[in-house]
Amino acid sequence: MAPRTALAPDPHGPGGRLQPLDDAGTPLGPPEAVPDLAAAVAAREAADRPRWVWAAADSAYAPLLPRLPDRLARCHDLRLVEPLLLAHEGRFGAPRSLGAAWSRLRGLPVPDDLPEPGLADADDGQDTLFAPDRLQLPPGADPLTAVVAVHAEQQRRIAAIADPAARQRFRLLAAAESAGALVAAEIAHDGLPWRTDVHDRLLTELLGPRPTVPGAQPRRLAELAVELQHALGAKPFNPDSHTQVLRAFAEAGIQLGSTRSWELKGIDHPAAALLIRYKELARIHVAHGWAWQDAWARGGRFRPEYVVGGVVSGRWASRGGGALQIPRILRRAVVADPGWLLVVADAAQLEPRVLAALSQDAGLARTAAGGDLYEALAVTAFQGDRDKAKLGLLGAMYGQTSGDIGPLLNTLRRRYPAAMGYVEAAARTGEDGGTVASRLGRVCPPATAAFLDLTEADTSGEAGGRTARARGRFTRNYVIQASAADWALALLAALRRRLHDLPAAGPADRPHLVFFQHDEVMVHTPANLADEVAAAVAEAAEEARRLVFGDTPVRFPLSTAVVDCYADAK
DNA sequence: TCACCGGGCGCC
DNA sequence: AAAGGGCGCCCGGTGA
Repeated sequence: MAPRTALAPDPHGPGGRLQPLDDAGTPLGPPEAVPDLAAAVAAREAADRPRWVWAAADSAYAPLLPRLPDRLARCHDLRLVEPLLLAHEGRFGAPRSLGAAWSRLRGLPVPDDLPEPGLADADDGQDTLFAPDRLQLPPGADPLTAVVAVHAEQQRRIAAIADPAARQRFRLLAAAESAGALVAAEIAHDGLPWRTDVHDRLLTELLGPRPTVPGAQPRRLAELAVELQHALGAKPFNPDSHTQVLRAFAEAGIQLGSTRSWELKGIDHPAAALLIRYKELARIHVAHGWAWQDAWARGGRFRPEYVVGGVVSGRWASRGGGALQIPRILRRAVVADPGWLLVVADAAQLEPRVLAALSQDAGLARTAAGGDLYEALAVTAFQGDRDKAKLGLLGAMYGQTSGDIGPLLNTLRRRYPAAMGYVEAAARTGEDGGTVASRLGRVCPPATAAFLDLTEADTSGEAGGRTARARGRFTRNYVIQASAADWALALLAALRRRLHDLPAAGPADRPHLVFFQHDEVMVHTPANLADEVAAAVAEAAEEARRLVFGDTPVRFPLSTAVVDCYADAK
């Protein structure tokens, strides 16, 4: 039996080709053409559970999902592993498609990556069956041959990482990133349960009835615009226009530096509160209102389009739909199907815990061994003032220097020298033009060429110094955010495997992931399995801790809720 | 008319 | 005095 199997779908039609591989990527047999790729994949999955090797999940896995009887356990996604390797090798930004990797391997001219498809592409009426081939292979190149060759090369490059521990962590990174590709495709396929009737009711309560003319302003927004105008004694103006708002306030004798809500909150005038409310409601209307519902939440499911590895830190991004920015108030619309429940789990205070584990600061690790890290920190170092403890630690992780934070940072530096030294070293590396990496080896992008050209005289000047400090804040935060993303990906992979292994009557009755947001996961599960799912999440978090951080006293507790409705989770 | 930019704010 | 990291999305405004 083959530990790995390369897979390449035919560009047209349901067939494809397969080839068994060993773990180094060496073929164990000849390529095999199959007329029904889904059936052939399902049969081999049942027999062997190989790690599937493909160019990219969106072209190789997503089209199979509707025709597969069950999920695939493992994959190696060349399109995701390639940029991880390139960055690790100091070649950040090189094209990452299968064709680009293949061309590099063959010494051919390397094609640029195609631009990411945007909303416009999804909306232009094109049949997705005829979407352009995104593999970027040179004419005449055989996709399966390229998949096999590029995979063997990636395995060789991973094996070439000199430090055994770093190599092992990078293997984990590649596996976790690839598991993310499976999860993202499956969430897009299954969708997050979304009650459009509840969403409608919320929108109507907030905005007034749905306008009958598409694009018309909802009643409540129109009313607020008029109330705002009257409160200022102004002529009609557009509250969506920054400049018009500033002018209207100025004419009423209120000088604003901006229209930001935090500035408005300090203005003692009825117009300020009206504008804040207008902006809140307008935001919901334009970003997650009726138009969004029509486009993204039809048929009782919201299908987010995640972009795995879309953020340099390894966080996921989303493409259209705003999956990672759903306003809290709309969580009311996320309701489990009848007989099902939602298990919602989020990692509590993930980033400071990651800092404690990364820096191996014994003192900070002690505060992170129990429940509320900020409370423990406050008791130890801030006379019980939890707000100060939280502010100080966040400031340390983000590189904040403004406000009254200096004394807090000094306290932290005194009490937790290893932790503070860790982030400050990362910041210095960035200020000096260097790169930093996550725990598992995701390397941050280099500074821009313009930055690297700055001389020491430049960076000790005002503008250059600002640029250098901005770069320092980025690398300072990167080591934490990216290592937190490592942990979250490992959690996701471990949880997905556990869910797959839970006993279920059939694939349709199996608990499945429906949402992922940086440090939070949601599983839609038959009600009778909810407790087992909650236990699986906790076990997955513990597994992720062990895999990513090894022997650390730091714990990564989850706050887990079993609910009917997302809004009740916390 | 279109592409791009920055403001502003949603989420972490 | 000000100097908080990462995104996506929509808007108005601007310049080609």
